[in-house]
Amino acid sequence: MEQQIENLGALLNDASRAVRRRFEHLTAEHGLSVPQWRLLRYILIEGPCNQSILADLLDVEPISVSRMIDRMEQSGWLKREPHPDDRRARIILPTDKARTIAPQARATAARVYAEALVGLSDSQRHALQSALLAIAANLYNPAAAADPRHENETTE
Amino acid sequence: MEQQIENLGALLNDASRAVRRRFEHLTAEHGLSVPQWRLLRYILIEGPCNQSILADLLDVEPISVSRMIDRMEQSGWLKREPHPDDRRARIILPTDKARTIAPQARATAARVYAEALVGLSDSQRHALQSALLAIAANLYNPAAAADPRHENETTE
DNA sequence: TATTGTTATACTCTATAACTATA
DNA sequence: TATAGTTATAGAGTATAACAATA
Repeated sequence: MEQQIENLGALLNDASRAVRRRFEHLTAEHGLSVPQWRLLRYILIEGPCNQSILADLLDVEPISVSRMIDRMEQSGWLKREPHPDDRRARIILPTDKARTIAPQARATAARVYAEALVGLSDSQRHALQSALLAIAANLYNPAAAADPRHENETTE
Repeated sequence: MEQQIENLGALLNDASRAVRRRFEHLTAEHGLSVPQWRLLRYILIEGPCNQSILADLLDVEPISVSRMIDRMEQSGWLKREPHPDDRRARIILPTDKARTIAPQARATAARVYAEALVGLSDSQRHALQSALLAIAANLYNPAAAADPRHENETTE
C-alpha cells in the first residue's frame, strides 16, 4: 500500500491559488488574469486561431472560451475577425496592446515561478513537473489508471 | 541559474482542476463541491467554530465564507447558531446529513487522490507534497524569498 | 448530419466597500 | 476603537440547453 497524501486537493488548490494571486497582484495595473494570460499566450504562440481550437487547448467548453473572449475583447486584448474560408468561424487576433504588454507579462510569469520555486533544486523542480503532469494524465481517463475493483461506474 | 518550469501556473491549475472535476463527478449525486467539502471537513475535525476562524483556515475573506455558508446552509450541509458568549458571532454546525455523507466524501477524496497518484512512488509523492507546501509558503511572503534585485515594490 | 459559435440562464468562488451590532 | 458578520454589488470561470448559421 502506497503512502497517501492526506489533502492533495487542498495542497494543489493552495499552490495554484498562490501563483494566481501573485501574478494578478503584479499585473494589477493591466488587469490581466492568469486564465486570460494563458489564452493570450496561446494565440501569440500558435498564431490566430478559432475558438474551438482554443477550447481544446484550454480544455474548457466552447462557451467558456466565448465568454472569456467577450471580456478580453472588451478590455482590448484581442479582437474577433471573420474566418476567410469558413463563414461560421471567427479567428481571434491579439491587439497591439496585447503585443506590447506580452513581454512584461512573460517576465512577470517567470518571476512568479522563480519566487514560487525558491529553495527547490533542479531535481526537485523536475520531480514536481513530472508529478503534476502525471496527475492530470491519470485523472484524464481515471478508469484506465485506477484500481479496477473500485470502478463500478466505468460502464456508465 | 536554476532550471525553470515554463508553465508552472498552467500545470498547477490543470492538476488542481483535474482533481476538482473528478471529485465533483463522483459526488455529483450529493452536489458537494471541493471547497465545500474542505469547509465541512474543517468543522467536522475542529468542531463547531465561528466564521472568522473558518476564514483564517481557508485563507479567504470573511465575506467569502459567509457566502459559502449561505449556499451550504441552503443545501442542508450545515446550520448557523448563535454563539453562547458573543452575541455578534455565530457558530457553524454540521447537519445530520453532513455527518451521514462525510465518510463517503472522505472515501471519495481518498479514491481520487489514489487515482491521481497512480504510478508515483512514495518518494515521488513525498517530493510532490514538499514542493506544493514550499510554493504556497514562498509566495505567502514573496519579498522575503525572492531575489532582492527584483524587489522594487517591497516598500509599497 | 456535423460543426462553429452564440444567447439565455445559472451556479460557484471570490472580492471590495459600506454597514450593523456588539465587544 | 476593534471585531464578527452582513448587505450590496460585482467580476471571473464554468457549465447545460437550445439555437442559428454554415459546412
